[in-house]
Amino acid sequence: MLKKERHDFIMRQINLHNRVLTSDLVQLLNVSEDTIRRDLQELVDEGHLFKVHGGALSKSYHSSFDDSTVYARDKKIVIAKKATELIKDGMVVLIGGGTTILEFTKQLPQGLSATFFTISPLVAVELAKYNNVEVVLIGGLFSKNSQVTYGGHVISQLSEIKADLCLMGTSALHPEGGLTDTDWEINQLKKAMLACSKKSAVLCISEKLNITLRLKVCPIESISYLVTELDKEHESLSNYQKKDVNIL
Amino acid sequence: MLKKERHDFIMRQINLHNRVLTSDLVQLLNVSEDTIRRDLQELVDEGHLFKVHGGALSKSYHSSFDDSTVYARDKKIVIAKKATELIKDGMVVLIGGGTTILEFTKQLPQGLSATFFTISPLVAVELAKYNNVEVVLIGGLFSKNSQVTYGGHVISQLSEIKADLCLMGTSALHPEGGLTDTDWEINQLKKAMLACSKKSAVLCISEKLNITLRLKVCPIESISYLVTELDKEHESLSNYQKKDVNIL
DNA sequence: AACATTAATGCACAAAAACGCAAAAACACG
DNA sequence: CGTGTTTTTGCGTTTTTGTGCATTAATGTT
Repeated sequence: MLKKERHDFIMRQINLHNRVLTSDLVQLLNVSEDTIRRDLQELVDEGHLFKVHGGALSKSYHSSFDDSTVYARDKKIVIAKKATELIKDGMVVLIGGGTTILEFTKQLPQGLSATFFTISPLVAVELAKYNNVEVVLIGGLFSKNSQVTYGGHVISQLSEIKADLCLMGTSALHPEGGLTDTDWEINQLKKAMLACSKKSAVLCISEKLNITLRLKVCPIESISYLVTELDKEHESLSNYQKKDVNIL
Repeated sequence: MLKKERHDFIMRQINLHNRVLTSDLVQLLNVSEDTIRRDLQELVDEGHLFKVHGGALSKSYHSSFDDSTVYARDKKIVIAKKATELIKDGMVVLIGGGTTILEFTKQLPQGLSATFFTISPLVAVELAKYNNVEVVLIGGLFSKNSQVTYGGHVISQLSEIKADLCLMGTSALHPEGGLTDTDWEINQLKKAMLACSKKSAVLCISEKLNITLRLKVCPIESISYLVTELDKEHESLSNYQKKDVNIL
């Protein structure tokens, strides 16, 4: 059996059960423990899984109990604060989910009076704390991974909305590749959200810049505002500025 | 079981109930006390929880008193545990909001496979933690007071659902007056929820029994199950028993 | 104060990982 | 084809890690 085949086999097991035991793999693949260990190490180096004593766990498994420690929280707060400038009294805003967006909802000025449509329950709960803000939660199937509603029902309801601004987090942004994502459902969702908004703003920590993922949501030109934690003039933003995106 | 998995299990318990007992974990995980203690110590070192004599507490327990301020929490937990008996694999359940219901979502058995429709974002988020549970969030205007979606849009979507069981908290229950409420919107909502379910269960702490409020939702006969923290045979429940309500 | 429960500590043992080394296989290239 | 190089693999040894047990200390209860 080829190394590559072993690696694939291991990844299948991981995707299936979220875990593998070294000893099991030794039996199943009929090779020595060392080989398995080396395989696992290589898969770790490629960032595909997570090694622990006795075996390995899926990468996503790890994040399951870490909701207290939001990754790169400080940067996200900076972004969130900047983004509040975009919201004016009387606006109708369509807003997504994700940790950055959630941070954003905590940074809004108290007196703000606006209407928010959202697909994220957590965002809805946060926004409801503002007295003069009206919140509409768009219902549908609820995604365990991304913690937002999704599916046909959501899309069809989105099609009935006309918002002034669409605010969303992002998985990846690239000057040429535009806004991209890995999950098909989320991809559809973002497309629909953009389609029903006059303008759009993307909240994006810098490490997600200049990356392209599998599925394309929209070209860079469709984005009105880009909000990062970097300074407006930072060189890594120049490629976006050229494309007529407003940098915040 | 891998160490990491144990840690994860412990953290799930903590996030769910804000506390764990060392002795419980020993039983549940089938390892020695020492191992549990070491696990807890490591989780403390990583800053995930808070160790006390006899077990550990959630870190947020100390800072945010959200959970401890829930009125009559202990009683509600008793009710919630009883109510889980009503849920069987494969069921389609329509579930409301409120603190009692939220407690209920934390008491369900891990393996449960069912579909839940809900009008409460917080309930949706909790239910999404169960792997085999499908969650559909019913969208609409979001109420700041009761933290559920409401309004015409919700009602019209409810009319398209057919559920096996409807589970709701309650403001007041009376043997003659039936289920009553003070808020007109919530009243409409509860009516609609009952209308689309084959059976209905009301979760109700005893002090809300024998009270009638302004607006009537339904007569007592429309309720299939009544779940309180009292013993089945308690005298204050006899008036309900007579009306053919199943007491849990 | 006496007692029971829970923690901490040191120790022993087993399982797993890391490391260095050597054999075998695959590959490169004149 | 043959020779030198790299890659892959397995083995023995040493370290590290995980676990349980016995003993002692601390804590809570009545």
